[in-house]
Amino acid sequence: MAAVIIGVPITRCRGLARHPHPPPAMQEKYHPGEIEKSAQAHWDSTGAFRALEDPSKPKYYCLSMFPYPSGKLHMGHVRNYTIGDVLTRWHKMRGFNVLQPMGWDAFGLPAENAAMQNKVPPAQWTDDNIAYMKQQLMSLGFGLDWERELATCKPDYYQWNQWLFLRMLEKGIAYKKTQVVNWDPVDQTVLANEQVIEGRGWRTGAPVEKREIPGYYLAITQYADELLAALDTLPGWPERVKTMQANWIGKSFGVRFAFPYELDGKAEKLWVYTTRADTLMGVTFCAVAAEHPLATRAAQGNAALAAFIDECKHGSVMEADMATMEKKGMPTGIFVAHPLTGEKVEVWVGNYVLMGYGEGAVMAVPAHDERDFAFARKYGLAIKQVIDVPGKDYSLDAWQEWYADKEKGVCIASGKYDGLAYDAAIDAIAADLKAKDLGDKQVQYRLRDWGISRQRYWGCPIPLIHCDACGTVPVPDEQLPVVLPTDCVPDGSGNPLNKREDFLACTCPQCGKPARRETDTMDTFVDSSWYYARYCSAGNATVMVDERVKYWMPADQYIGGIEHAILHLLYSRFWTKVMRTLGLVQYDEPFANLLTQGMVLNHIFSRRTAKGGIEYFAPEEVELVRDEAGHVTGATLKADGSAIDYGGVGTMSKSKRNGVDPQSLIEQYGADTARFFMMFASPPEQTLEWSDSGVEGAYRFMKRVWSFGHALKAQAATGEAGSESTPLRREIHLLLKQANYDLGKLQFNTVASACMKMLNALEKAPADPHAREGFSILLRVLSPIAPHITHGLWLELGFGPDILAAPWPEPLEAALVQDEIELVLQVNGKHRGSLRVKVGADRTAIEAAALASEMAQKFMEGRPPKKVIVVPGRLVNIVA
RNA sequence: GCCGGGAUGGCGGAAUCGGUAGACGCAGCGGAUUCAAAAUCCGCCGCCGCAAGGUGUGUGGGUUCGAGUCCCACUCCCGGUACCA
Repeated sequence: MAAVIIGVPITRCRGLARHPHPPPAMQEKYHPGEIEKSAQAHWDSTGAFRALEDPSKPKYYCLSMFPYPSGKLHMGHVRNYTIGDVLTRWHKMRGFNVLQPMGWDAFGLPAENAAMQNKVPPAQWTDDNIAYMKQQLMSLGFGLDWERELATCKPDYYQWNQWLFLRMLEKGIAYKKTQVVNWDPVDQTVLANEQVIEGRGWRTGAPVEKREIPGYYLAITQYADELLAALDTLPGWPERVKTMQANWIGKSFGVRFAFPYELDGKAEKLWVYTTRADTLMGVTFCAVAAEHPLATRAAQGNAALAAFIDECKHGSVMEADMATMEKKGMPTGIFVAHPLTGEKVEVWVGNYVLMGYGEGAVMAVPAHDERDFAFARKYGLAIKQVIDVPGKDYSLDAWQEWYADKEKGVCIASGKYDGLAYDAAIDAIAADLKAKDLGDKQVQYRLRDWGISRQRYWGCPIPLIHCDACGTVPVPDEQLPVVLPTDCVPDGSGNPLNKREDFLACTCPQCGKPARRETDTMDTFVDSSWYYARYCSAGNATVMVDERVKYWMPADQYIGGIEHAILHLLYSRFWTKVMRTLGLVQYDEPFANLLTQGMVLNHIFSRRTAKGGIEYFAPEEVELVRDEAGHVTGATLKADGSAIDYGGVGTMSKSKRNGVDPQSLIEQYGADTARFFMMFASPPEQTLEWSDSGVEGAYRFMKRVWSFGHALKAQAATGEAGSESTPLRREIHLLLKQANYDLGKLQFNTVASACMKMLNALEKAPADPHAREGFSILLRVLSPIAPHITHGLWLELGFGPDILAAPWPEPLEAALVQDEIELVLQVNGKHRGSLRVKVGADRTAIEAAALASEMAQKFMEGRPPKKVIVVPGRLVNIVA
């Protein structure tokens, strides 16, 4: 594996010496550079994080989402990988056999954009970025097993994408159909959704068109039900992620049925699907997509309709745009028959109906669907109320929520179905449709099959060959991998592979005649759908995954951004199930526990370009303009003072130029400070708005830890502490208890804060007989977050040879006992003071003490107590 | 639009089961040290008020002895929305 990775070589010292890099005599001042280099050399030479399968130990597979090699690490990476490293080190100290690997999600669009800008092949740009970022990861001291490193742009990885794709083709899981894409008519190229800005191409400013082209799909819908049901087997996943996935899969129970019609003398059926068959008697029109055959047929000899259909083909294909655009339509002049009444219903073409979704046609019930209501009002179409909720008045003036209510309504004006409620109405109507052979109940999913074809160069080639005689033919296994040439430089005018004769030319595996290679590449989500399993089979050139997967998978903890809550995580779950179907793995789900970290946000500044495109500015290039309340209202460019647009805060990204490079942080303060600050700043699941201040505080803390250690070493001769507990000891153990509780909740910010509190306590009682014990606890609790400084101090103070091998501390109950506690005193629910009582005091004693207290007397103002509430160990509330 | 989440001092955040709101830090202010500065150390620090006290967790209602926490209705912000990763 290492042979294909262009990265910083790791120097491996093969000696058996325990400390090949002994730190120099302890410095009084904190020098993170030396301390960190020495600790990292120690982990490297001892192979501390080299993971080997060891069935005798409980395993812990700690997996972080691998980065896209965009050039430099950003704060989101530092946050993500620090969380992973804290968990890795914490579990290691608790006796687990831990694997924490790292790799590179190395195919993708930004490499092509960089290539266009710098005229450097994406391969070279990517390799350079990987080398730089790898060195950054190493300088942060993450406990990674670099011998399992992988990069998805290398053939020894992506050949298995190709191999599995061919297996899916054999199983009917992969198949071909048309897809709708964004087309830039000027650059003559397919645009990603991200490259479409307000309906225009980002580089050319030209209005984007929709275009239908062939593509390959993976039948994720075959697994829809299992993907949904298995969410219940994932208690270690956040509820919000499971909810989002369930809604995305969108299982619905409805009715698929047809409107019969006759056209050109032939009997035809217009199929639709609805979850509101109970409103079928309220249908006043139907709407079909612009690409629907019925629309195409109607447009023949109808110039106005043809023009409208053409207009529908402009604009982006994004769901958000489709849902918010103005709904437009035009009648086709074709009528279909209502399946139950035989009444004539006109078919319209609607710009909001999508060919790719369901049947590409919908029934319209304006009275009980908000969108149909607006559409009918706009075009003066009939609105027929067929659901009534007792006590509510129906009006055509404006849409009311209750018009779509499924719970309380009953059918009216629906003939034999009058009086039936939702479920009963659907049962009856579905039965009648079935009897007429015009439809039946059907379970449907919102989830669509996964289109994996990309008309782009920098991706995994789809292993197919096009032969004039034999059609599309799979590349035989023995000819894999289909290797992507690494020297192309895209220029924005389409896939450069189409101009590469040496790539294109091949012979048909079936007939042996000259043929052409497929030039589409795979969606990069394919690459990221199984990399975590490949880590476990690192270096195996003969199979996709081997026996070692059984030991490590599923991952015990997966950590990554919340932005991947649906697509990446769902595709990975799907890929896992396909691999299981093919007998490659035994587990059903890849990730036992999931931590979705919040995104790191920063301000976004932009400006329109003359062409109509958009350019972004980095925060350091601009000056903020604030209003009186201190809120940011705009910005000016530092360079020339010109006004630019303030776009609020948003996720740090290369394309928006609002990323913060952690490099200067590391150089100025050291890795421990950077790591500690990231953990301290906020809880992992919350979004984090970037701010430079606060880092100083983390650095000050490191310096204080160091000097306390230095002072403690000097007075180490004070002898061992007795068993007698002191207030310091009680406080340290109390904080330890809290820290351990918070670690279990993955709430690292309060663990960091507990460490600070421990040091505050120690500094106030440096001569306490338990100071050494207290400091040893502090070092161990702090070590997963700030591993270098704690490693160094552990050695300096002679606590042991390696803090990583030290046992994780547990609070001693004996240290926690006390004989008096303080209760809060309230009168009528308001805080009025406090009360000291003996630990074992009973309710009556507490009540009596409370009533007798001066503050209670004052605020009761002579009224007799109506009630006294005692919350044991907490408070007394006198209601007077 | 739809789906998911969030909102607490000047700032990041804490508050485990409905029980002292603002732990721990940042910034700020005052002091010590210093020729001076940096660094370091000590103290103050939600808002109104001289104080007693009042008030306060995005907005408006509600439940409760007691609500940041539970319920209802909203506002704004963030993520996703299937070709950014």
